[in-house]
Amino acid sequence: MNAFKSIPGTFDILPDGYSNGGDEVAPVRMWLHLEETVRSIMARYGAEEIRTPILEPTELIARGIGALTDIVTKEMFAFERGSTNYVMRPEVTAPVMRAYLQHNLEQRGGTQRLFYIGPCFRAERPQKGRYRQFHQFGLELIGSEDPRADAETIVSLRDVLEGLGLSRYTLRLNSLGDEQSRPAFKRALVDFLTPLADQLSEISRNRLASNPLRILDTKIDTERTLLADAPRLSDFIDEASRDHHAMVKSLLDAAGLAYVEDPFLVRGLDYYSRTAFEFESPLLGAQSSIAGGGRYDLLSKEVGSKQAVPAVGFAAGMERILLACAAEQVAMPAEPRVDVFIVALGDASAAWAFAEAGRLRGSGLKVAYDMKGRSMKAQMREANRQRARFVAIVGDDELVQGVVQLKDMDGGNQETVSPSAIAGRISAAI
RNA sequence: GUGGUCGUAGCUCAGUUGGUUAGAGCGCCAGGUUGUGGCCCUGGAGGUCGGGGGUUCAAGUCCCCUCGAUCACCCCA
Repeated sequence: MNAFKSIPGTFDILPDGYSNGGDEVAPVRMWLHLEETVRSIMARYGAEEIRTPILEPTELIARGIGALTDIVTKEMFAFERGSTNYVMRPEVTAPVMRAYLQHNLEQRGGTQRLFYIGPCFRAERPQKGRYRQFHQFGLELIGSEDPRADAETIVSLRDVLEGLGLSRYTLRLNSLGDEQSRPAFKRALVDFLTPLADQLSEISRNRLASNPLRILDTKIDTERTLLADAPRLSDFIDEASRDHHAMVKSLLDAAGLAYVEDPFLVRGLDYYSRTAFEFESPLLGAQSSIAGGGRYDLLSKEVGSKQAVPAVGFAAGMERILLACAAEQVAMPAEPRVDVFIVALGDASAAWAFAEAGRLRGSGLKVAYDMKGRSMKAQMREANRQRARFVAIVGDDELVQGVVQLKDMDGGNQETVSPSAIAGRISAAI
């Protein structure tokens, strides 16, 4: 039988990094470092972690993200069991909003700052920086329509990137207006593009009917040229949204965060209104967007709330951020060391080593030993490979005398000590 | 879903116009040191050359099919 392999678009995260075709998969300690950075920065913002199920009702996602979006029409891992439709979450904003409404979290008072870290699933064709199971962390600020919520969301994301040591990123910013201004702009855009339809790609032509705003971020040069004379979203934006946007920008200025205004930035999820933003890295190839987000005041009603709940948030792609970390060669956590490796010679010593390892672990030390009954040389090599700080050697003579040879692997010094003294010696040295 | 590129040891790769038992470096295992790691030396294990079919006296090498990987389109984190 042929060995099984991980499903295309998924990958294992191993203790050591490895090459997965074109990409380097970071070692697990780098993933932990990223997660710890997220948790520590989020804590500075008073954000609390929320964990929601992988499986959600399909209808929640379809209503939340938009029934005509690409994610919903062709990228969902969805299935039916009995009378229930399940989907493996393609993003976490709609689930967090679902949890917020389900548990009446507004009753906790104030603005809810909720962050998450976890896997998402989309049935796209895998590519560099794009996977079928991928991982996101994100923040949702629910309950405030204040522009400070928008700015704080963006600034907290900047802090995470900076906390990791990243500096080569750019922030693109736009305002999509409110639920009045967007339809007006949409009509104007359709009116403008319809006479030019024969010059558009087939995809864009189809979008003219289904989702015309998406045509704005086409990458086809000829279409970009056509769009140069198209109506501007900014001309249709209502007064309140315009003020909101101006306020967000001045708050970002105050925070020292540079951005470029991009009137063509339209995000692929329907629930955004007003603020939309995206962080990009120039080092990643085609999948350059490392994080994105915006305000989604319309989502709550879409998923069943009687009254609108203002909210804003971001989602960040962990694989892409780790790719950016590799490209920028940011510092990675050091490889782990064991404090002491017990080299045991002979069966009696091996049994003693097992018990002694337990005692040393009980005092908080990281302890390893050989489990294959190998030669001393092999055990020493193994100790070296695990970067042991000390080696405790025990054979028949030591067993009789009730001592061990304690060797400092960095300095090379070796001394005879009683087992009860091992923990103290090591603690003093590390 | 569409297109380009690529599949030889655990990893990175050599393999000449088809020519005998398919190689190197790293890693792994063991020995050199009957109880001392890293450096060095020696040896070993590990490959149905992605799979199937075809051409040929002969295929890792040429042809066809297929599977997989990858990059890009698209989409988005």
